[in-house]
Amino acid sequence: MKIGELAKKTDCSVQTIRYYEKEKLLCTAQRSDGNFRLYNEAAVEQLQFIKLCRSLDLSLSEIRQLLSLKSSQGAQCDQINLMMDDHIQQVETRIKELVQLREYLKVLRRSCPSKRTVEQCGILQKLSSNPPKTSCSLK
Amino acid sequence: MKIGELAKKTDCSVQTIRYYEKEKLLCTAQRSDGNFRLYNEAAVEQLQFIKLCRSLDLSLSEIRQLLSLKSSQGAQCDQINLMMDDHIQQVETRIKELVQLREYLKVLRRSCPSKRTVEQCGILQKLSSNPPKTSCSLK
DNA sequence: CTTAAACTCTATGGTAACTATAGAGTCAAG
DNA sequence: CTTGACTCTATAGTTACCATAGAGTTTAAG
Repeated sequence: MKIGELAKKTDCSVQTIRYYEKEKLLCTAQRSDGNFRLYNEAAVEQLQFIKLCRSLDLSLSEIRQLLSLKSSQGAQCDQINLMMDDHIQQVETRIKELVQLREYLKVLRRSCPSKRTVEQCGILQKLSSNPPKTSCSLK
Repeated sequence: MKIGELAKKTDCSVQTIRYYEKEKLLCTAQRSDGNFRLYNEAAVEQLQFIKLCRSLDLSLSEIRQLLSLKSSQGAQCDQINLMMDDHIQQVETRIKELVQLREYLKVLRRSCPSKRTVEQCGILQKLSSNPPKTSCSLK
């Protein structure tokens, strides 16, 4: 199958597929006489695997590692477990940051409950002078 | 004061200050004889305002709007309130996405509780075949 | 057979919000 | 007068793509 069909099957754009090839997430595709990329079912599976990983917010570099481990027979999978633990940690940290951020945003918003002029705007006043009590620094 | 001092006072890198000027978040600085940028206290305050907004995850474009409203005397502040409401919504959506993601990651992780070989790894198995029950698509 | 549409190719530039670097100029102290 | 710290501009890199140009290929219709 050509790249367009693969794209449809995996709900992935054509450019993204070419990009993944360039980034070594997909192996270099065979070419037709006219220099078109040709794919088989294995490519569909590989791409689905990648897409799923991406939906878990794994970076392309993490996915590259996973793919490499995946194909190294007999290897232990503790690196994979570590990567997952680490990734879960990252997500948890980000959630905490965002929850704190949300609370401060709500406080800010409550400081200007009604239509006022810009000079009276509670939000602008707070932003101009009061740093948040709980520092909410983001990554 | 020169750019280095401003950078220290605001805990902002020198390059970032120059970048903000280019992006019209700081007005074009005066220059010394030797072509060095010169700043006053107003610049410190402006930069602190920007930093605080950034810590709230507001985009540079949103901050540009805020700054513009801030300096338009007599204007109503409802646009600011709208922006905040919208921003709070965005943060909330992102939190929901991440919480769902975290749950699926934990499920995944539990599927491989111990050291195994790559072939037996529960995580890889799930990633290779099982799409998550709750679709956790991220922005 | 020809031609037009639909597809594919490579290469390049854009996105956001910076960081890092090179190579040159400025300034204060020793 | 030279050294070191600072500043300048311009450019490239980061991540994970998307968009475009300009060219070639394939397929279907006329």
